[in-house]
Amino acid sequence: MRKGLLDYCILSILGKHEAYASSLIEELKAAGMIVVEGTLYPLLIRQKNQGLLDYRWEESTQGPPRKYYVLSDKGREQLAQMDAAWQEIIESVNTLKRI
Amino acid sequence: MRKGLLDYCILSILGKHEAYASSLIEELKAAGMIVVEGTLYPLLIRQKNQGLLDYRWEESTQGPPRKYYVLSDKGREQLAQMDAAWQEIIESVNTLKRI
DNA sequence: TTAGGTACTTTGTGATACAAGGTATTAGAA
DNA sequence: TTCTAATACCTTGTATCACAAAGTACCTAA
Repeated sequence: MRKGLLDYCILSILGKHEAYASSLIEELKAAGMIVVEGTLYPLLIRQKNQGLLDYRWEESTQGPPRKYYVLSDKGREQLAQMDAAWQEIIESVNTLKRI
Repeated sequence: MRKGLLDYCILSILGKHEAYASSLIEELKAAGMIVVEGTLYPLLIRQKNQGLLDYRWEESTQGPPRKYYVLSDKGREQLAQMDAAWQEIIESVNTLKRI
């Protein structure tokens, strides 16, 4: 049921701090959202191609280098719009439940 | 972003009163959810095939007969589970926003 | 008897999420 | 040195979902 919400969740996390794929998965899992690698990597690439994200490589002390993603200005705009859209969806469901 | 939420919305409406496709579209639109016929009909057929819905034909005074859908017992169980899942999703997003 | 409105259905397409498998880097053990 | 385990990134194939568009059928009224 959480289909389509992942984009919003990723932007929300990156709106607070930069992160690399594995750390995003950990954070999502901690919040109760299960995501797998095969879902996340293409998603990040899509958002990058849409200009919502930038990234930089950073050496790690525990393995291969990490690709840290950060929100672009366009990504911030998109996140703001999605915040509003999310509230509207909640409101729509509430309305349906009320009628 | 509301992808995957439609199933829940349909069950929610039918949990309150029976309805036929066109009336469901009207009710969803009134709540702020846009859905088109080509989406709704296959969805209703799927839910029917899963045993979540039953239907009965009813004559109309203004055109062809209508297919009124009603929630089955299994559909009520499913709706209850989805109510819980929906709350968890909202909670997950809130958690992500908070961290 | 035909035109317009209402209602149900199907087909083709694009997008998303997942499962499964693959590539590459690093550190530490054999 | 070489091998293994851990970490991290990426790709491919498949199923599902939503939409656009076109199609079928019924009913009433002109």
